[in-house]
Amino acid sequence: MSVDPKTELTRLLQQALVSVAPEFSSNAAAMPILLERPRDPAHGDFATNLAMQLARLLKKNPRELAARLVAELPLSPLVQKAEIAGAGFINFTLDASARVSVVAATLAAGAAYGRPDAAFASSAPQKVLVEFVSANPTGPLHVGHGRGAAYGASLASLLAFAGWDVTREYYVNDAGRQMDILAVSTWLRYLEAFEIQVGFPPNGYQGDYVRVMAAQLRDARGERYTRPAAAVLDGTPGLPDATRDDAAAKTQREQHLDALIANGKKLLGEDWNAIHQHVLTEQLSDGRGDLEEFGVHFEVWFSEKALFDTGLVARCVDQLEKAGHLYVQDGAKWFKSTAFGDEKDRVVQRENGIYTYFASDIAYHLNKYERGFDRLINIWGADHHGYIPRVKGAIQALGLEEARLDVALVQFAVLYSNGEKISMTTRGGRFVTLRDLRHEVGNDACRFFYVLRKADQHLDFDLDLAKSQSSDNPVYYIQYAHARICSVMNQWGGEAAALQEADLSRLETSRELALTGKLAAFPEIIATAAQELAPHQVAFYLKDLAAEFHAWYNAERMLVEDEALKLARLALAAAIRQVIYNGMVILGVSCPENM
RNA sequence: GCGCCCGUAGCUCAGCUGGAUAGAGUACUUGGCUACGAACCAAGGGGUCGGGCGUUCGAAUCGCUCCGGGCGCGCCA
Repeated sequence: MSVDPKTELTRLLQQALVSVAPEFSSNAAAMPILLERPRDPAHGDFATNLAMQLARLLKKNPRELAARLVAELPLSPLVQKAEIAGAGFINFTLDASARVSVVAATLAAGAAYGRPDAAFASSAPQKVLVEFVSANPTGPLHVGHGRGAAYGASLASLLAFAGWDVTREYYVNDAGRQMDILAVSTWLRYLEAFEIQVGFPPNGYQGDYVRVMAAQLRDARGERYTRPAAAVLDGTPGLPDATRDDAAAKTQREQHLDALIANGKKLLGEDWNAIHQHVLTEQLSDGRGDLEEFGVHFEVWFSEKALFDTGLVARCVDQLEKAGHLYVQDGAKWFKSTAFGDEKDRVVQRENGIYTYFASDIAYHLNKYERGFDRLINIWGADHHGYIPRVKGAIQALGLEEARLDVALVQFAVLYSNGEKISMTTRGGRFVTLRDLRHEVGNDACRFFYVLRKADQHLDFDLDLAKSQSSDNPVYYIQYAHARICSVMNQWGGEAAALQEADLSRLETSRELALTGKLAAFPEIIATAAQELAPHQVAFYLKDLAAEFHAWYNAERMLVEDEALKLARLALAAAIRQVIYNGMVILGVSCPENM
C-alpha cells in the first residue's frame, strides 16, 4: 500500500520543524503546513510557503529558514528533491515511481477512486440532508429552478462521493395561499369552459397549463363544479382598471382574488378540496417527471401540510412561547428574532389565528433536527437571504444546534433573449420552462452549463447563445476525451487486467508525468469541493484534465510497437477515462463511448 | 436608507482561508488529418483584476472608502 505523497510531505516537514523551530512544532502552537500544487511544472509537484510563514514570526530571512528546513528534512523514498525557490518556497519533486503509481491506484480503485480513504472514515458515515428546488407546485419549473436543481443534485452526489450519507429532499409548499390561487385559477378556467364568465383575475395563474387542468376536470367530472357567475362573484370588491398599478389597486386585486377563493370554498365544500388536490398532484407529478428526466432524484417529498396535520406547527409555537420567545402585539404572535440578530421581530401567528409561512418553516426545521441528521443543507434562491437570520434564530430559540445548518444561496439566473432581459413570473405565465431548455440543448449540456459556475455567482443566461452554441458546450469536450479513450481501447482489444500489470516507469514524457499529477489531484479536488459546497470545481477540473489528455493524444501515440510502452500508455489512458467517468457521475452527466 | 451577492481579456467565466511571469473557453489571425476519432491540437495578439487609500517581505485575494450592477427589507410563500 503506497503512502499518500501529501501526507508524507507534511510528516517530513513537521519533523524538520522540530529542529528548526521547535516552538512552532508542538500541538498547541502548531504551524499549519500548507502544501499546494504549483501551476508551473518547473516548480515541482508540491510547494510550501512554510519558511515564509515562519520568517514573519521569527523575524528571520525566509530563504535562510528554507535552507535549514531542507537540510533537516528526513530522507524519503517518495521525494526525489526539495529545492528552494523564489522568496522562500520549498518545491518538492516526487520520485518518478511515486508519481506514476497513481495510475495503478486509479485502476485498482475504479469507480471508488477519489473517495476519501477508508482509514479516515472511522465510524458510520455522517448523515446530511440536502433540501433543494422546493418550488411551489403552481406551474412548470422554469430555468431558474433548473439552476437550483442542477446545483443541488451535483452537490448531493459530491457529498455522497465524499463519504456522507445523503438524503435529498424537496419541501412541498402544499399548504399556502399560492395553492389556493392555483386552485381558483383552474376553477375559473373550468367555469369559462361552460360559458360561465366571471372574468379572469390578472393576478391568477395565467399559463396554458391551467386550462389543461381545467379541461381534465371538465372531462372527468362534467358539470359537477359549475356555479352561477353571480354566486362566484358574490361579495368580491371587483377589479380596478387594468391600467392602474398603484398600491391601492394592487391591494384590491389581491382582495378580489381572496374573495373568489373564499367563495369557491363555500360554494364547493368538499369539492374544493378535490380541485385543490387535483392541481397539486398534477403539478407535482409534472415537476417530478421533469426533474427525473433531468437526472435529479429526491428520496423525500416533504409535505408542508403534514406539519399542520400532525400538529407540529402548533407544538412548535407552544414551545417557543413557553421558552419566552414570543409576545403578542396588535393581536398577532411575534417571535423575538431580534434577540438573535435579526433586524426586526417576525409574526408567527396572525391576528386571525392563521400561522404564517415562517411558523411552518420553523416546524419544518425542528422536524429535520428530530430526524437525526448530523448536518442540514438548505439550498435557497438568493432572494431568501434575508430569511436566514430569523430561521437560525428560531433554531437557537428551540435549543437546537444552529451550526449544523448551512444555507447555500443560489443567485438568480437572469435571462436574455435578443439582447433583452426577460422577466419571469409564474403567475403571469411568462417564463421559459426547464423542459423546453432541456429539449433544446440536451440534458448533459444543460446540467453542465448550470454547474460551470459558482452557485453564488450571478448567471447571465443568454437563451439564443445557449441554443446556438450548444454544440460548443465544454461538456462535449470532456465526453469526447472519454469517447476517444474508449475508441483506442477497442482498437487495442486487450484485456483490462493486463493494464494493471503495466510497467509504469515507461511513462516518461513531461505530458505523461503532468497527467499523473492531475490524476493524483482528483481526491484533493473532491475533498475541497465538498468542503466548500462547490461542485463547479469538479467541472473545471474535468475540463483541465480533458485538455491535458487531448494535448497528449495529439503529441504521442498510444498503440505503438513497443509492447511495454503501449501498455503503460494505455494504463494511463484507462486511468484518465476512469477519473472522467467518476467526475461526470457526480455532475450527473453521461459518458458515451462514442458520439 | 440598511443588509446580502457581485465587478477579472471584446463576450461568458475560473482563480479569492494572501504567494512565484493573472488563467480557460469563446471570438479574431495563422498552421496541423497517408498514424490510435480534427467535437481535437499547436502558435499569436488581447488585462490600470471597477477607482482610490491602507495592512504586508508579498494583494485579484484582507481592511476602509467611493463608483457601478443584482437581490432583499410583508400579519406573501
